[in-house]
Amino acid sequence: MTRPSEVTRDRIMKAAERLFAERGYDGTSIRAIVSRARVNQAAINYHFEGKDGLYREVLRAAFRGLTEDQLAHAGEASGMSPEEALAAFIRRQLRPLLARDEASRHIRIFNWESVRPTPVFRKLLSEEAAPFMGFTTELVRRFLPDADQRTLTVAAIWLLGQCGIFVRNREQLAGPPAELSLEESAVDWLAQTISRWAVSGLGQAG
Amino acid sequence: MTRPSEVTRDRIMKAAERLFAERGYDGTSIRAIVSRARVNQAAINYHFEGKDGLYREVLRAAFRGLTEDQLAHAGEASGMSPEEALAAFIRRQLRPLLARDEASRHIRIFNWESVRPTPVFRKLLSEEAAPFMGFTTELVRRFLPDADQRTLTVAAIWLLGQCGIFVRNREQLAGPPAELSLEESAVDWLAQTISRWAVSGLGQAG
DNA sequence: TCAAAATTCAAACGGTGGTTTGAATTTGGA
DNA sequence: TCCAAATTCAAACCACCGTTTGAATTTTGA
Repeated sequence: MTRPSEVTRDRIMKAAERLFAERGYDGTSIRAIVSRARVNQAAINYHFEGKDGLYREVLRAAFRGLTEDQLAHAGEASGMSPEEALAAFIRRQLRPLLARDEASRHIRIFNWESVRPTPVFRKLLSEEAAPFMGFTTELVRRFLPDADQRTLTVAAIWLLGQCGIFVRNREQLAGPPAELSLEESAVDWLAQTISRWAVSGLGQAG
Repeated sequence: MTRPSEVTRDRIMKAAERLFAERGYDGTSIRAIVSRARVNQAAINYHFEGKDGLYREVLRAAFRGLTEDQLAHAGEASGMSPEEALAAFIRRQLRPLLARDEASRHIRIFNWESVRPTPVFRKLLSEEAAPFMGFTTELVRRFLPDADQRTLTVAAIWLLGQCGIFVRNREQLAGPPAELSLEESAVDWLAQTISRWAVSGLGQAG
């Protein structure tokens, strides 16, 4: 479908995704979106029934994109050793450090939500986060075969936290006082270092 | 000093700190602040030269409070074993999970900043984060005596990430699909678990 | 081809935001 | 005590926000 109305809708979605990722919901105005998308201001209300509706659609698309990105590698993981699978997962989580691509924008949108979740996001999370959390939980279960469910859940979150802090604070970490380099080789080294610590952390504790 | 103008200033600061922590900069209006502080609307411009100026002051106070809180325990840390010191640090970082106190609000304000740092915050961070980062770095250095500076920095950030994700997502983690309990005993268990993983993670890797 | 439906458009609406104003009041030092 | 400075106050100002309106235009299907 490339019906004219679809291209308008699509341009709005793309512009909105970029702006919501960069400035958050409150910081993004309808006028900024339509200016960037080069469509009429009323088009948002016509196609999405208002700013809330547009945001909901962006959120859903971002969520779908992110989980599919990780779940697409779920199959490969089962053919790897636990250590390899974990390292690959961590490397993938750190990708936004290098790329300014779609997945990075999606992660940024979720960062906004993690500070003060909108009702739309809460609903989405409780309904659709299960597959992603399940995948991450399976990843750590291979290191903690005897752990109970709570421990596995905490381990999965713990793992995400280790990666997330670098992604979230990318800009600050490049400057003082940390002065971290974010070139490709540096990110590779970072991924390996985190993997090593995470593996031995989970590996040793019962 | 309890000069009348000082109490006005103080009431504004206290109300602003609460609201900024809860709703962020954009989500907090001048009218909401003065209503909570029970002062006149123009008082903010008189005492702080506008909303920006007020925010800067809140940020500075929060930063001062947090670093002092951690540095106050720096002395105790040197009398502990590396494992004990790390566990105490992690326990302190997880405190906002339980308490709704001042330190918790300060951490929340910084969470807002981590998504889209204001210029004010960037400046503050590059100028005054050194002591705090230094303290955290010393904490991990005892596990990595031979590591270079970059590794130590990454280890410190890595450690903060493990705690931060639980604090930042407190509300979501209590609901589905994670369903984590956030009672005192559960938080104690969480702190111990994270400590164990972090200790063995850092302990094993050279 | 043509009429009905879908879509785009410029303009305006009501509401809220931060800031300014200028007078009224309170404070503090001579 | 008294006056100048500091502080408080209600009201208004102007800019921006999301949304609505109703007409103009384009698309669609028969």
